[in-house]
Amino acid sequence: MNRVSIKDIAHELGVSTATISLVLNGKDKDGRVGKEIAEKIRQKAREMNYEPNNLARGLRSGVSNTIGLIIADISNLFFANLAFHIQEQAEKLGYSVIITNTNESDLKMEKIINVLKNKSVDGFIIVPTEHGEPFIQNLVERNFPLVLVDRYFPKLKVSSVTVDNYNASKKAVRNLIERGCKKIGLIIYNNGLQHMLDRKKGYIDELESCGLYNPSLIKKVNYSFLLNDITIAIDGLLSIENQVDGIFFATNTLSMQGIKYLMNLNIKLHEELKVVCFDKSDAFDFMPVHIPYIQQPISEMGTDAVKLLVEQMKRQTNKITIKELQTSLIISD
Amino acid sequence: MNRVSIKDIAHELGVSTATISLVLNGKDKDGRVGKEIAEKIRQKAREMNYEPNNLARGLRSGVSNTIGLIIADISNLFFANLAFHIQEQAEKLGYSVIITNTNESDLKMEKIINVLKNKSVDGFIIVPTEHGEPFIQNLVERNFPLVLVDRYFPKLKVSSVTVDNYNASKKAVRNLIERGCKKIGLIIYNNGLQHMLDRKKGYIDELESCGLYNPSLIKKVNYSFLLNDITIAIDGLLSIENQVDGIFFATNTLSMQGIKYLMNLNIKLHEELKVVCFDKSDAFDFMPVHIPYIQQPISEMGTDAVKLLVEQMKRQTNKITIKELQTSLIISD
DNA sequence: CTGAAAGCGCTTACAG
DNA sequence: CTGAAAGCGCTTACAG
Repeated sequence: MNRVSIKDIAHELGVSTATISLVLNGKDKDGRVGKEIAEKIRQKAREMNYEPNNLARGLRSGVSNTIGLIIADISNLFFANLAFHIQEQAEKLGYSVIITNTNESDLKMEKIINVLKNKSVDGFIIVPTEHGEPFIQNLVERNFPLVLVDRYFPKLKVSSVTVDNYNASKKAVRNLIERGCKKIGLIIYNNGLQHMLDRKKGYIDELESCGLYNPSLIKKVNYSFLLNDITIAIDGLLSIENQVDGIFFATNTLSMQGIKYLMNLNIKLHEELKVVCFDKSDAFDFMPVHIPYIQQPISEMGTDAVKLLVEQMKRQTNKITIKELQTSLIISD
Repeated sequence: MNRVSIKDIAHELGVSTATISLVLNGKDKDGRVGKEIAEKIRQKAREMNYEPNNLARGLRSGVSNTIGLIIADISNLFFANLAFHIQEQAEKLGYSVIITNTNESDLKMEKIINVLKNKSVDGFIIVPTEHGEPFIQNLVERNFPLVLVDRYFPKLKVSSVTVDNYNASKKAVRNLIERGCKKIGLIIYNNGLQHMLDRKKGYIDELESCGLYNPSLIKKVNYSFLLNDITIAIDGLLSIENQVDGIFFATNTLSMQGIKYLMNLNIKLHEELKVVCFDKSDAFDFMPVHIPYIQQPISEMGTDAVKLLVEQMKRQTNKITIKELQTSLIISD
């Protein structure tokens, strides 16, 4: 169980640790180390089952080749998929990924950042929590390589990869209008995250442009009381005074619970009520009718986030890149 | 951006680094360090925004207080939830969790283990891949703290937390029999993982005990060709020569795709065909009928795995604990 | 009660 | 082409 170190190999071979390090890191080209001795070292290392100690390497070189991914809710399939794509791309570029989960808690995000930034990680990709701005700000001030994804803080000078939430919303609402809806409700989280505000703005602007906007048709849901709030929101939209004929659900968790409740109420989708969702859910495949939804380019989001981060980590650039990807409205698959 | 080290504080305060370390690690009780100086150190550390370098600490002390969690498919909600519970429990016990995803690739699992075990991590919780036994074996030989979860290798002397898959299957099949099924099919993955074999065995034994077993009603699906294979499997079970009246889906991914296909075929669940699934899917809530399913105690699995691992890491024990948790058959929620 | 010093396992100028 | 040595930032016996 005693770990093999570079010193052990050096001792066995009667050669210096410096030479071993050079060879094992592939820096023995350009005539730095003799060919036979390099081969002997590689041979011996394999034989002795040598594995470099990443802590020592990181401590000395200041580089860990590891990306810290901080997501807000790992049990949300959107984020799970995003994590998957980020990992794939990172691996291609030679980086490992450490995934951590804040469960939407600002406190946890702060803790995780503090633990990881102390050299376990060369850079961060973060889906920030609602009140996490100061912690992000802190990383920015320290010049720590960082890319926000999915969510962003408009006031911070930091690279981000998001979708064009404003136009996604407009598209969704436009679809409902085209299908004949006159009274279109919005169900959205009541948090202050910018991407949520963008989605609301898109909804409002699109409706206003046709004179259909009515503020009382916006229903806000508290993330912590999703199951309860969603029924209240829907009941409100369907009530006598409102009687909406269309609903736009602004996130996938809202869609899931909302549609579930609509089915409980025996509302006939399409006929009695038209809906559009943000993100696809697996459950849609089990529905009697097709549910139109806004599709985010998850794979591209992940890939782009990694690319931007790697550029920063390699100090190829200090410039801030704000990437806004376009969504598609999927009517039926 | 220059990081503050213990030396900087020592310099500022005209005190030794040893004293700083003692105080900052809370080892200044039992009269080791004077009260005023301890307070001054804590004060200064806060003031200077000191953050310990985890690499240096880990390198010196040999302890990282971090658990490496290796799961097989992060986009599978079962594993995502498991990861969530593991993280919660670990945090309670003072450990951080690094989540990594093998995407069912043995090669990736090997790589991840090699990267993490070199001191980034004090112990592993692993959902192993199909042919990952040798890599697990290797960790066992090195006495590396380790707990397998969900899946296990019966030949290896290693702690594990799984469910009683055999009896879970029996329960599922028993339910179909009690509901009047005479020809019960099984749809299962064709891999050699023991938990999968256990599920198959339970199915076979339960049917044999009532003289209903028919080997040709077992249909195997290749994980990589899920979408294609599942249609073939179901077509086979529904064909003239078989005409099953019940199907047991042995995993949640099989259930999802299988039921989706059954709906495409316009099969009336319950009336024309009865099914039982392993694990619940969110989609069940959207189905016109209730789908009975085997419920695994995910939270307990996660909690127990962490507890077993922590015992090992603290060297409180060297004994192997094989924990097999019971499942419940949920008829309707 | 406190400090000087060794050492964890590497990498990297530097000297030759 | 190769080695001796410093040093990354800590922790931990040891000495006093």
